[in-house]
Amino acid sequence: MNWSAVNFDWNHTRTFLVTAEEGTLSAAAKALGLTQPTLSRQVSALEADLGITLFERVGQRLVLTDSGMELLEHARVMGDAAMQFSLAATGQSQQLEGSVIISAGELDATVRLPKIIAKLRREEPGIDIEVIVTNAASDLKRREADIAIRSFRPTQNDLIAKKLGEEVIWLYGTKDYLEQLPPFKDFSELTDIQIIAFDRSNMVSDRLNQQGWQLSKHNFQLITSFQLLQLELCKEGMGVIFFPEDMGDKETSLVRAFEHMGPVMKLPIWLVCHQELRTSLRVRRVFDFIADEFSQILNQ
Amino acid sequence: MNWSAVNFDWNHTRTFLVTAEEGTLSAAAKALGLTQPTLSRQVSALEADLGITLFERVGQRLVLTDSGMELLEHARVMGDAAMQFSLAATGQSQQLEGSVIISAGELDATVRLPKIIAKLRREEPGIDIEVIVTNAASDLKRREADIAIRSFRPTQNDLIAKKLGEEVIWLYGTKDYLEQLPPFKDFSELTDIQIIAFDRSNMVSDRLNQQGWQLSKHNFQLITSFQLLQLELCKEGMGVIFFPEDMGDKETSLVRAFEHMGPVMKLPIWLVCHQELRTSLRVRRVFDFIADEFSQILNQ
DNA sequence: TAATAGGTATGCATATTCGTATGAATTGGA
DNA sequence: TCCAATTCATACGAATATGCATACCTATTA
Repeated sequence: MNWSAVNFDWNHTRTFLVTAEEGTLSAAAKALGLTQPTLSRQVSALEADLGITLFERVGQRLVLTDSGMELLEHARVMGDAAMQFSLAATGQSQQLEGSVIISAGELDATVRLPKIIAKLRREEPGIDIEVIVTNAASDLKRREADIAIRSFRPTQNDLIAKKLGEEVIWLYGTKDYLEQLPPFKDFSELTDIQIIAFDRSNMVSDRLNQQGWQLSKHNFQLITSFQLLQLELCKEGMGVIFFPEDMGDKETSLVRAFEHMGPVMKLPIWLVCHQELRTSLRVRRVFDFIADEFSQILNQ
Repeated sequence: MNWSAVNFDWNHTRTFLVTAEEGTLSAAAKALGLTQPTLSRQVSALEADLGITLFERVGQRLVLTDSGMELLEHARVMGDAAMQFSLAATGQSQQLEGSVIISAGELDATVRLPKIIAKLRREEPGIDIEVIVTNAASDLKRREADIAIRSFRPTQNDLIAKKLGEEVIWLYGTKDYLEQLPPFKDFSELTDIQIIAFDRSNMVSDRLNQQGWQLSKHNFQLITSFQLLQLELCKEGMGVIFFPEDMGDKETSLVRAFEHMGPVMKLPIWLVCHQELRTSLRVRRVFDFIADEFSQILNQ
């Protein structure tokens, strides 16, 4: 086998990739845990190696040349392969020590996870836990997280998912707010109710309208995807929120709205992890632990 | 974007790949132009990084562990991407200086190429030429060569090929050898002729038998894929050889056999190069140059 | 216009990595 | 059984890459 084609500094390609994606050397340096001068020199070295100008130094910014654009495509492929390699390596690791990254939404992160993590840390002090709190689904393939807690079943088939149970969702509001609503026999009469919602998509209103509501934009005048703010706004009597049963019932200032009509919806809770990581002792330990604890909470 | 997954030493992965493929650290070191102790340390560092034992040190040999096997698959993907990157980089290079690797068979390398290369070197002293002499078709995709001279049209569609012309092939032998053959009216009577052939495949005999010959194993008692040896054996009167017209006619000790029957076959000559390299000034220069000179030789 | 913020390139001391030399262990063959 | 040839691991001086401090440039803002 002739290896001359791979006999160049792969780290320089890595630097090129991250620099091109991040846009600046400084940002890339931060991402890679190196310094800007180092990356500056590495990019220069790569350019000298290849005999190609990758970046045009225009003003304060580096702009990819056409050649750079072309090569970036290949560097991306290499980067993806590197991620796969890293992922597989983590999966192959049979060491219980090390870190596990968990992705969760705000509510899970602030309410349900703390006790679980505390208990896990007591049982497995060798496992470091990093929690990424985000509404967006972290990319498990890029190992932004090792384990994710999600309310939908992932579609990618290289992910393994376990359904932990179902969250019962009610509408919650302050007693005062709910009492000042006009009496009604049917949801369709609640034309003035304020629902503090996640975003401007019609998903929520469509769903409720199917159940007999008649909601329009006027019912969604407070929007935030930050659920803890939703909660506080609700406590201030600004409207009702969707909230899981187990958490909402603990909020003494809130009560279930329209309890006699039953819960407004149920959301599944999935624990997801990359298939490659199934073989990792450490990730598996955390995965199983969270699954157990979560199930206990949901089915108590 | 989270780059933590790519933030490891890619060169160590490269070392792992080459070491695993080559089998030993020493061989890998030679292939990479590094030393064995360096690779030894890099592999150890990678193992420490990943927390995985990649190789089992059994005796003097490194044997891949199961985890290593698993990871090797991913490393290969990364290596392939690296080759593509390197290939594209060479193609993007707009420098005329640098090296070009030409793959050719022995005959072309010893007879036709020297003058072409000499002329090219005079015109383009900045271009270094490396010639790989081999019967096997070099893998252009792995950049074992940039340009190859072949007698068949390549099938891969990411290669570009130019037909330079056709080689007229005659059987040649010494006058003495040919005269001692029994007189014949038809090729089928030449049951005792010795043909010095390339290999034990039936390709040649099948082809000639289609033309009326009746050849069997007895007619191929001297086998060598080294054509210059074929030539020398032929000069010694050991049999006849297939030889291109332009070269054979210059051999004063040889004559065309059965000239009245016409040439025994015609072989196309293709000049091949990877598509990515089409954009390289340097490779293109050499490609066009060889194409011109070769055509002149063949069509003179 | 001047000040600030954010970016890249360069000089220098330092840390890391590499190559040479060497040793230990194993294999293969005389 | 012994010797030669490989192969991997380790010690130490040398080469290389890195980080810090800094200079310099550009765009934005007061």
